[in-house]
Amino acid sequence: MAPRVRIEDVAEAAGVSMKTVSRVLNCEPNVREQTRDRVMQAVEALNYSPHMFARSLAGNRTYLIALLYNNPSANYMMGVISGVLAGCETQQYNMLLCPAELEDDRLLRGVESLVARSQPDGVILTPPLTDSPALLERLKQLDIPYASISPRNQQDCICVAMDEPLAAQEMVRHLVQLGHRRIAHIIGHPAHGASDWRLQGYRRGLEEAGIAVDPELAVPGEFSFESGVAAARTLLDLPTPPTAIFAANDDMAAGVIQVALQRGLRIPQDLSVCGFDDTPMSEQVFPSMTTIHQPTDEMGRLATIALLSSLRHSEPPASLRVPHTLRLRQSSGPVPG
Amino acid sequence: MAPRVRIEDVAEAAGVSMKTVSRVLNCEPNVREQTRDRVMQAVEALNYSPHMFARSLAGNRTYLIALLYNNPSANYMMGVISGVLAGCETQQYNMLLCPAELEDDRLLRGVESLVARSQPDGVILTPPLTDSPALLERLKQLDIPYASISPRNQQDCICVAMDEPLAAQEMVRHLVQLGHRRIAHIIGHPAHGASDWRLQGYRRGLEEAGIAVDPELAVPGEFSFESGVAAARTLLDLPTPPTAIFAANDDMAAGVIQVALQRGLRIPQDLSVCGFDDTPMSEQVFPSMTTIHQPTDEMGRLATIALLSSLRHSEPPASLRVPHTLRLRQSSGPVPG
DNA sequence: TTGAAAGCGCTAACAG
DNA sequence: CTGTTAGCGCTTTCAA
Repeated sequence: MAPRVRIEDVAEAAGVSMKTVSRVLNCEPNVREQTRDRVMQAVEALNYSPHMFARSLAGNRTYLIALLYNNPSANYMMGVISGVLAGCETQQYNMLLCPAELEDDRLLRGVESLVARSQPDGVILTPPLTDSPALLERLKQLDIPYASISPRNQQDCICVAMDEPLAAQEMVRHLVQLGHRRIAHIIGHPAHGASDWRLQGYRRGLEEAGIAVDPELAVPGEFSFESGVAAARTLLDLPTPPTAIFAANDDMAAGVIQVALQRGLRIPQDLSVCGFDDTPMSEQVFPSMTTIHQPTDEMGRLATIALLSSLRHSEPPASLRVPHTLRLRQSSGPVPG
Repeated sequence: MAPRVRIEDVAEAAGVSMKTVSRVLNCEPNVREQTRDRVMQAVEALNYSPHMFARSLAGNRTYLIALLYNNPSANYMMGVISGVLAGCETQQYNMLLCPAELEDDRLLRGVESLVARSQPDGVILTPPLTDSPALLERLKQLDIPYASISPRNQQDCICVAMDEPLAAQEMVRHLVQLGHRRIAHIIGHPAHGASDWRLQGYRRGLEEAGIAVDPELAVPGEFSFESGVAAARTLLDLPTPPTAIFAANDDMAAGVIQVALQRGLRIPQDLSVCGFDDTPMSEQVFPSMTTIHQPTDEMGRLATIALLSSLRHSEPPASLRVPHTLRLRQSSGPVPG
């Protein structure tokens, strides 16, 4: 293996000092344009890339950000991961993946050992960790900047989120346009802010259409397939069952579809079913599912970029918004009769 | 923030030199039992954990392994990732996640930039990257050890795999026991070794039952839902259609189910359908899918442990085997009539 | 079996 | 605008 090209070699090749090369590489000011060019040429010529660890050791930064998660959805996480990696790449940062426990004590212990071992320069939080007051407080104590994806509280923090209430509202609007008036909602897991937002959007959608909100049509769920199955049974056993069921995520909607088909209901002729998230599964079930697409990778990317730029420039925290998309598929149709 | 506890502090507390602490921490020989204990006590007392970057810089190892992947299945990847993380934890290693291109040139460029930037001590390969001769050769040139998950060639390398032919054969056996004789197979993507193994197991299963292999019943697919849809149409349009379809993965099986239901076929009364992988989706479709469970996390964990221990002790490469499990669910049943 | 000294490759602080 | 010097926290060498 060829010996490593060091900053000294570049300095020599460019006829400047080590420190000047360092300045150029770190985009520090006070370097003449011409000198900068000369250095960059040497960097290219020697195909130099800085030794991350030496850099970290000397500079007291790690060039590492940690992605903390406790989320059972592989698709959601892989989306976010791709985005975070994309965001890191531009800035020569690396990502550390950190599964975390939900329970406060263990969560904090996990974070502490992460910090002891790897000292990340920043952290990206995904739901529901975004909403653990204990965690947020500890990160502040440790003076570790963080960016959150879809946190419940979007004030005074770096975060990226969709307009979830609006998205849910649009879904209801879609059902109303199909003629539905008896529209049910299966609420998500109570620990997730998304559950509240989607419920809120559901209610707004009904109000907007002048439909009274019937409390027995909004039933609790937990984002799991099984909870969707249970909720579907409750709803379909009602004296006057709904003609459309809007579940707060795709997994629960899949549960609804399963129960409906088992009972011999045709979808969407007898019952319309909608989900939320646009998981790959939502296209693969029969009938394919009307749902809302969430740009998870873009959210990861933006959160990372916002975090990294706040590390550099310590800007005021900003709350970013990403667009949702309604995916109309086969599981929603005109109201029966 | 409290100042970092350094190896010097531990040394002082234990009344030994820095180097002795280092010896203990790195499990080097030639330390008296009693000294070792004293050092460990000091480590505990001060809650010391070594500074990874300083260690890397001085020791010329990074304590990093890279997980290289090009696999569209989020569930598969999250399983492997969990396992690799679990394997890393025991040894104080960190994992770097590296999405890679499939095409040779770009794949190699990606690896080279990874190495230039992060110098991982080792690499974990997932299908189909496991089977890129160019990649394997380059890793050898760069003298970077690697472990493969389910590689096509399992000779003379560190690898972990299931007995895929056997698993597929058992699935066919299951269908034969249900009375099926006209059993079709949808083959996986040609670039994946798994496609060959599963096809092979399918054939063995038929031979074992004394059923002649009808070539028109083994149709090509690409592991995608859409390819499953296409293959299902081909098979169900046959003059004498199969009574059971065994797809080489769950996504394609989902495609089969969709086509069958659209044509008014009942599953499993009119047609049995089986998949492979046991994705979460396989439980959530209607009817829930008979499939084969692959312990992806365990595979990731074992590959990591094997890789790390080969780094330490340079043992001869070993090929590890993990067990599969048949998950019998609702999509397979007795042959019609 | 243990310790002292010399770096690993880089950046920070300060001096020019 | 640029260079010099002194570490960052650890492991390696070599000496005791």
